[in-house]
Order: sequence, then C-alpha cells, then structure tokens
Amino acid sequence: MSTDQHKIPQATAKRLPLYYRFINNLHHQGKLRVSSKELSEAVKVDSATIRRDFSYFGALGKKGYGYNVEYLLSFFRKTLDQDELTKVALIGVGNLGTAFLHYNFMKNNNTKIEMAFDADKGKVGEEVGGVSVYHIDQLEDMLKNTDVAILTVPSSEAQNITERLVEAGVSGILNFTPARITVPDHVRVHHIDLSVELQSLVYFLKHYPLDEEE
Amino acid sequence: MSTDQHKIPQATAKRLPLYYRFINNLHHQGKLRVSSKELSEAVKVDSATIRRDFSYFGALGKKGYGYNVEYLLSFFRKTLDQDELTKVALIGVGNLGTAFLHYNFMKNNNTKIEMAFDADKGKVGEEVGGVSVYHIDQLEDMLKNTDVAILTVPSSEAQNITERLVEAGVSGILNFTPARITVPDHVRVHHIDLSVELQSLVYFLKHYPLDEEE
DNA sequence: TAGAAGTCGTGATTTTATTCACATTCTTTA
DNA sequence: TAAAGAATGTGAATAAAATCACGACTTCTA
Repeated sequence: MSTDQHKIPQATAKRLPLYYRFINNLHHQGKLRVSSKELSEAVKVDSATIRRDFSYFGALGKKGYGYNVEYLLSFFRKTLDQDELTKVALIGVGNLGTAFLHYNFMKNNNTKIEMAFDADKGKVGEEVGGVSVYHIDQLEDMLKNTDVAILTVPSSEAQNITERLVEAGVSGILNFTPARITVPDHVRVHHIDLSVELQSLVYFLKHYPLDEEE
Repeated sequence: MSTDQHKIPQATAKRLPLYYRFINNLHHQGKLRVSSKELSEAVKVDSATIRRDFSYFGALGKKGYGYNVEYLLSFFRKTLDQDELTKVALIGVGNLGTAFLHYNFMKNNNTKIEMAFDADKGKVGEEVGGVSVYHIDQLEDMLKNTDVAILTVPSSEAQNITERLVEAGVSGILNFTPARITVPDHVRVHHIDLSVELQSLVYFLKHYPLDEEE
C-alpha cells in the first residue's frame, strides 16, 4: 500500500483530495480535457502550483494540450486509494457529531463512518444518519478494524478518550475539540479548531486590509 | 483599528487565537508565569516558534523568567480585539448550521452569531441555539452591520449566496461548503472543507508512515 | 503545411516558515 | 553576594512552499 515514491510535499498532499473532487466533477460533466489554468480558477490554487503538484507523480499531462480528464481521474483514484474503504468511528454524538453523521462524507469518498459512541445512555441504541450509536464503554470492544476516529466530545474528555482510542489501535484522529491532544509518535492528529478559524478570519479582516497585499 | 505594525506573518497570525485561548486558561487556573516550553507542550507548537511569534509584537517576556500570564493575556486581548464584538451571520440552517448555532462560539470570544438565514420556510421564525432564523430573501435587508458570514448551505447554492453576501457588504466568509467560491479582492474567504480534511488524513496515514518522518 | 496559439514540466528564484544555537539577562539558592 | 540554572530574543541557517519564466511540444487554423 505505501509502496509510493516518497517525497510528496505535505502541502501538495493536502490538496490532492481537492483536485480529485474537482476532476471527478469534470468527468461527470463529460469534459475530456482540462488545463492547469482552468483547474486553477476552479480550485483557487495557482496554476504553476498545480502543475508542480501533479509533476511529483510524473508527467500526467501533455504539453500544448493539458490533462486528459479520464486519465487524471483514474490516476488520482488509484493514488488516493479510492477503491479501498477506510472505516471511521465517530466519538461524541453531540451537536457537531450528529451533524457529521448526517453529513454525507461518502459522496465519492473512500471513507465511511461505521459507528458512533456516546456516554449518554439516552443516545445509545439509536441510529443517527444511518449509523448506530454505542455506549462509550464499548469502545475497546467494538473498535477492532478501525483506523480513524472523529473526535467530537467535550474538550474535557478529549485527552482521556484519545488515550483509549490509541490503546484500541486507532492511528489517525480528526480532532474537532479545542483541546490539543497528546498522542504517541505513530498516531497522526489533524486539528480542526472552529473557534480558531473564526477568530483568525476576524483577525485577518481587521489587520490585513486586502486590496494591498496577498 | 488597523494601526498595527504590519508584518506579522500569516502563519503567526493563525496561531494567535490558539495562544490566546491557552493563556486565558492559565489565567483562570491562577498561574502567574509561563515559559515558551510549557506553552509549547500545551499547544503543540515548537517553543522557538512561539518565541519568534511573540517577538513580532516586541519583547513580551523576560529572559530567565518567561512570560507574565496576566500581561500576556491583556496584550493578546488588545491585539485580538477581544473587547470589540464582531457580528456574524450564519447562512444555511441544515445539520452543520444547526450544530454551529448550538456550538458556543462565544466562550471568551469576540464573535457572536447574531442571525441565521435559511430558504426553508419551515425553519423561518424559529430560534435555534438562541439565534433567530430569517428567510433567505431577507438577507439584503437584515445584513447591514454584519461583516462576517458562516456559509453552511448546499454547495450548489454557495456561489449564488456568496454574491449576495458580498453585495450586502460582508467582507469575510467562513466557507464550509466544498465549493471554492469566487469573491472580489476585498473579501477574504477561509475554507474549511471537511471531506478534504478527512481524506487528507487518510492519505497521510497510508502514505506517510510515521515514526520515520515529521 | 506552416505559422500562431496554447500548455506542460521544470530549473531557478523568491518567499515564507521553522528551527538552531547562543549571548544576555533574570531568578533562585546557599 | 556569588554562582548556578532558567529562559528570552534573535541572527543565522535550514527547510518548505510558491512562483517565475521559458524551452519543448501539441493542437489549431488558414
């Protein structure tokens, strides 16, 4: 699986799913070819950056022509392991957790939320967005083949639950709590901190008048 | 308002709200001083990076001592305009929108979601999480003193609504839709793309075995 | 078929961000 | 009061990312 050529820059790796989604759209629209310029306008990434990103995977395009949509799509499908399903567990069926269960992460995706956990017995046994909710005490029992967890618990619980997830063998956590969790080296955490996002947007608005920079 | 010394790097600016929140915690815990090393462990940012970040604002600490929590807090409060309220509107009271309305963005924050809009007449007139929901047709009328909008509409509506927001004077948009919206130069958009986040986490897990890099 | 237009892939450059490493200064302790 | 220890702030080095700019090739058009 990870037989890959290894030096894809992180910044590039983060953009791949975005490219994939857009190429997929193009394909559905029946487009046959696309240039880095067109892609650039659609995904708001500089066209040179796109060409550079693609070039890490070899020569995917043709000079003077652009990229063949079908080829690009099948290439990215392989590269992003779109044919392999990654099982995801969601911990914490509160407002945000519930929203994610309803949110269709699956549309042309290789990930599926397979189960959810909550400490509230009132929620246990329910199905939310087609996903069964189990009690948090069952975490260790149920979490056998699950590599990825979405953490939407109250921040006070974040570290504690994280340790149980790691113990249960989870190797990737998407952390929506404001807490910065501590994990062993072999576990990867991506933080999405909603308040920070909003606050930093506000900071930029007030302190970085546009029209003159960036 | 934007009388500030101008060359705070963007990467630094994005970390400020995080620092602020943690310093605020420390203050509530009654801590009087803190070192960049301690901060580093808590927020998971290298201590040299923290010192560098702070140094853009001048010498906030004391050699051999660290930083005075109270001073740091009041400094960041000023810098992040914590005493000025930024009004926010939320567009699209679906699953995600509803979650955000309940989510307390306000805990020690300078932002407040003041109103919400939706196209569904069934939702109009309701209060969700203490915020009134108006019909999307009233957008232009109501959105007078609002600078920031949170966009949680279906992606097919994203561009259209964006144009109306911009027209109504909004200058910052937090876009949770997968669509990459187009805006005039004076408007700032931050994208939070949940599927991309999940997918890129999965990509990293499969292709960047930890323990050897990063 | 020839010239014009379009577009990639990439070396070179520039910009941005991170990290090292240490002189300097403050605090603590005996 | 003197020595040891702690921690900053920052010049310099490094690393990572973005962008420029152009040769090479493809396609289109007349």
